Amino acid sequence: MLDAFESLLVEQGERAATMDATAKAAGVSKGGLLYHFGSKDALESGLIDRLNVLVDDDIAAIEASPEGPIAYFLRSSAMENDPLDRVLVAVSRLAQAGNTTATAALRTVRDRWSEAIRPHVGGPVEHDLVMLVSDGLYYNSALDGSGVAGPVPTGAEMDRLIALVERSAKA
Amino acid sequence: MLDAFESLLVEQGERAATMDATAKAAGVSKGGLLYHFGSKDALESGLIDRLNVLVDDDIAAIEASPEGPIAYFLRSSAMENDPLDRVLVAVSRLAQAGNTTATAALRTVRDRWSEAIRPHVGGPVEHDLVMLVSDGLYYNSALDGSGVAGPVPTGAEMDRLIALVERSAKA
DNA sequence: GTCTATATACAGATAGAC
DNA sequence: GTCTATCTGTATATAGAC
Repeated sequence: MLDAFESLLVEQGERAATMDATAKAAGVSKGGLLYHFGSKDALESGLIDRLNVLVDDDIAAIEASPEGPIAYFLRSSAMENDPLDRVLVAVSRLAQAGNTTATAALRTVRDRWSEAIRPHVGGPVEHDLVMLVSDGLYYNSALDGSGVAGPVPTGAEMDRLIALVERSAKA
Repeated sequence: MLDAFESLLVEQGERAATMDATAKAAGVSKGGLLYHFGSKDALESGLIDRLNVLVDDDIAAIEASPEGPIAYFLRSSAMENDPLDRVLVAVSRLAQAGNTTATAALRTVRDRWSEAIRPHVGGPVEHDLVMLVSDGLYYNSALDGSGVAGPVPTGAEMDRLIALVERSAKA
């Protein structure tokens, strides 16, 4: 059911992710859905919980990456269809629609990434640079549901971008 | 009335920006609002028109900026609560909610900025860098439901960030 | 546990008085 | 021009059968 709700949010936007549509996509009735999630708020909270769990794993992966934290972080900011990116986009849709709990959760996530990257850059401005390029990549690759964002660097161009950012920012 | 609609979109999200709420915020009744804007679509179109007018001015300002196009562009990408930033966030909310006209308008705006910056950077990767930092600044600003400054560099830190990006990207 | 049926609230939009 | 009153559709949520 949570998967169905997430998919509707990612692929059709917040307005389409109604209790009715979620129940139908999950193959149950609205009553059945509301037996498990007592309200729409509960459904949204479930998604935010999922986000926090997946971010725990991602933070660990950043620290352990052989390519280095900055390169791993930037590269993973441009991915599009792994579970973390999907739930991140879904929660972003809730935030855009005015859910302040979702907004707060996204802030916390960004803060955690920020702290994970901080020890690996030369200073506060270099830290800003890495975080903003990451946000830009995420915005373009994942938040493109509205068709607004431009193309994201891939392959060799991504490698050169990472090299450029690391040259400018690395500790 | 457009101001009221825009403020509701920026500060409380798309769901809160109803005809009722807009009318109340503008100090008229729903009937009065619908006399001037015959439908919600008309209200949204009015906001998109406002965006296009302000972007015309902004493109001209980028070209003419004494500080340089890159510096001006990055500075204006951060939410400063000026009219362009506000209408941009408002129209983004409409796009996220499924308004395809808003989506097309935003894509055009993005392309215009991209073309305005391209002559002033050293190459494609440097162009990516500037556009991505800009997107990152915008993303963080737009994420903030309240419309007050988000976790983006300001003041002297913004100056240093701009200097860093220009050093890395300038033609 | 999951269903159907229904209650309640609120959205956008229309009609007609003033 | 702006208002109040109202229509219609649709969303969340509840009640109770099976």
